[in-house]
Amino acid sequence: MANTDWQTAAATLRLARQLIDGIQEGLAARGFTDIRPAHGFVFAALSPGMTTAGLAVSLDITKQAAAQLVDTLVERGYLSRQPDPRDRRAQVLVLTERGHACTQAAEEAASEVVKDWQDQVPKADFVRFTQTVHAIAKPGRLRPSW
Amino acid sequence: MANTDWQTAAATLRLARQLIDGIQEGLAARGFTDIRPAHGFVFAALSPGMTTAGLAVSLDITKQAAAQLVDTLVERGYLSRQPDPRDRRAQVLVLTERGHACTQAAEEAASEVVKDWQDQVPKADFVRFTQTVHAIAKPGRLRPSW
DNA sequence: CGTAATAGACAAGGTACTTGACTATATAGA
DNA sequence: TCTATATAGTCAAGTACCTTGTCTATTACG
Repeated sequence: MANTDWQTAAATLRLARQLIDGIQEGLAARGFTDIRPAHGFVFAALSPGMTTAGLAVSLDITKQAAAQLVDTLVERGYLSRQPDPRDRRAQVLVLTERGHACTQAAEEAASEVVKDWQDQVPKADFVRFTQTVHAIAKPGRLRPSW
Repeated sequence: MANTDWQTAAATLRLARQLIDGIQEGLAARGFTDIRPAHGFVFAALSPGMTTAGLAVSLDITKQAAAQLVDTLVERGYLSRQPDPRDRRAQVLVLTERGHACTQAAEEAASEVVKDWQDQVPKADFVRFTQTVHAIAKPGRLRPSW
């Protein structure tokens, strides 16, 4: 059934693309037009006390790449760098008000896409689908780009 | 249940990443180390008589971007350009022997990842999962990159 | 203390895209 | 048939997101 496996793989990739595109469109519809998919992964990886170096580890990219994404988000008013009281080399990344709004908008947009999926199959099937997805998705990094 | 929707979205993206990474590793294990994920989408989009412009439409990228991917694949011996007997402007894209081998290797690698998923849940659940994935994945473009 | 690790910045470079402009060929309509 | 328009492909320049390599200031280990 190699062919069917490949079709499943292709369908999975299409699903991911629909998600990314849907989030992008949903963000644009909510007024966030200066955000790109890669930035969404930054938001997703942020947690209290996160630094640029920590972000690089979370996203599995280099420190320089993380710093560049952070630069952009700071320039555009989504993020601010603040001195880390526990390490004078480090700077803690903090979401601005706009950053919080954008994060929420992204989650809403993602939710819309998922609900769209939900409406296309019987409810019981969808529940099993989400359970299976969670079961087989390893907790690895959520990286930007291929 | 916005939070659960987001988790489903994140898990789906992780699944897609596992697939891409798995294919990449599987190709490397089979000796194809000069191929990047974006090239895989080219192979997937190829069909008899396909031209560069057609590829651009299929992948939903510009002609220039498609031409560049094709250039790389021609340089590396996976693809050849041949005159189109029906249109003197066009060139038909044809897989070389190496290209065929690579395509097959990619499908095997993708199949390995999917079978790995299959082994982690009860068989009936997996069957339903694949059915649901096919049901909700719209037949849109299979694009490279985010 | 002295050595090694770490946070971040600076510089240069590459891949995969983009927009814009152009040539050559093909197609459709008066 | 001739003219207008569309299409296949190329050339050139620029952008986004990554990379490797190098450097400093600070921190942590033994």
